[in-house]
Amino acid sequence: MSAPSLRARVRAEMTEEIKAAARKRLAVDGANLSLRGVARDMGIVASALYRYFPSRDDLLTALIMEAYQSLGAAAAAAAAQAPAHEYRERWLAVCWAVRDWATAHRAEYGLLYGSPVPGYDAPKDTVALASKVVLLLSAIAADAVAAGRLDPAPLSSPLPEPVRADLRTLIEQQASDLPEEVLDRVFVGWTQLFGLVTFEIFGRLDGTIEARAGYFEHHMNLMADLVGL
Amino acid sequence: MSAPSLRARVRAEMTEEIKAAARKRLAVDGANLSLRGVARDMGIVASALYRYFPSRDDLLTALIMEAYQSLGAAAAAAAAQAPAHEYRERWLAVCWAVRDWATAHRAEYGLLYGSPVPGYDAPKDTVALASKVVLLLSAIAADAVAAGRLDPAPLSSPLPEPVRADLRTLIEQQASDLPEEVLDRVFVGWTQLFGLVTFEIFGRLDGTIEARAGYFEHHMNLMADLVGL
DNA sequence: TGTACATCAGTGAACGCGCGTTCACTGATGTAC
DNA sequence: TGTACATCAGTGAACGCGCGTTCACTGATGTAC
Repeated sequence: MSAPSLRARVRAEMTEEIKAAARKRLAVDGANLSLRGVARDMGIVASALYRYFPSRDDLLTALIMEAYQSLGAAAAAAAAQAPAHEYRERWLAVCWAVRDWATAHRAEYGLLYGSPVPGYDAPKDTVALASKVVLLLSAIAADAVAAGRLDPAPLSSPLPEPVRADLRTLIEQQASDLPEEVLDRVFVGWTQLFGLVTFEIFGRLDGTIEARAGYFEHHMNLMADLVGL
Repeated sequence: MSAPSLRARVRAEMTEEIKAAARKRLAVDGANLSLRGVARDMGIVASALYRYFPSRDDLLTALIMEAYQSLGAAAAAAAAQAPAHEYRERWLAVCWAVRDWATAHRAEYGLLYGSPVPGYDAPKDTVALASKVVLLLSAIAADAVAAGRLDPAPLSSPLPEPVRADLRTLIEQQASDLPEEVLDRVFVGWTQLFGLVTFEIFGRLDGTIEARAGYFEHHMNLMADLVGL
């Protein structure tokens, strides 16, 4: 394996610089990212970008995939840092990692979780990346179940059969043995997590809840209770 | 009070037609609505729109406000249709009304609850309209409390003081006497409602949960449990 | 080590497009006497 | 009821702009002999 040539190294660096500039531009343009804007910010001519990305959509796709990767990695790292057998702590660590990442990358969060961009549809590859967080949450719950440390409180409403079937399919796809009831509650927690982060990032809590961190912590605790961790 | 002149009536109708065409256009353009596109769809010249709306932003604002109004009215109507003392039923009726409205008005839902439009900030008037649904939910909970029919299960994590203070402020603003703990759970239900609807409308459930209605029903039931209804 | 050629990054002009908005206009509808 | 004038809706041309993308170019970096 030969070391990458100078040209290859410079090319890789340039590609990164373009993506970095584009990420900043997202804050201004939102999802309709302007190539000319990116080039302008870099002090470069717009057509030069075509040496690195064949079209605007390809650049957007790269940003989306990297954002999912970055978010997923942050969540995984946070989970790994918590003590392996403290399941509730691991769960909450993932929740916090998602919120922290979203707070630090607002525009990218909007790209991932905001309204779908009209005229752009995500390539298949993004789907796997996009589900990283919910897989992490499920894995934590599965570990807790296996350790006999998860005990969901019984709820008045039973799982309807069609929903149970959907959940069973997902469980089989993951070759997991999570009870459907547990996965169901993981999904509740997952919805609450992204629902709340979206509210916060998109400004729904403005003028309502100012104690953001405390509010988040508290609600994630309620969800951990509900899941049974 | 004289009857509106023919001209005034035609003008009002035309204004409605423009808004209707613009609403359809939202599905294509997303938040960067094109005036020329609207005009084209109507078989009219773009500059003619300026007789009715002084700028693109004003048209957008009108659409947003009407969408909030429409959603709020649908929710209120659903609540009013349920028996006055069946609090859980009223709560669930509001949830269903939100989901049904969102399903029937996807693009408008995206406009209201998607990523904030870059370069556009909503005028003050929208804020009141935007909180209609959560106010409805709170009112239902308040009625249930007053009737002694709401009994929130104790949860392990107590309400942190700063959050309690935020909630108290909100309660005072509404001249209500809802306990902070109850409003807190109303907010959990509210977050779950919009979190789940957003997931569904923005395609997060694609390839995951196919039994959409059953899933929604079930999760809203879990939330009603959690609130204590 | 030096020369000849191939590769490639970035330039700048150009293309065709769609956009929001302004403006002078025309013809039809409404109002005053 | 009829005439004279004011109001207003819609037209069409024009403005200046920013956009994504193509293309022939130049000069520098890499490769082969």
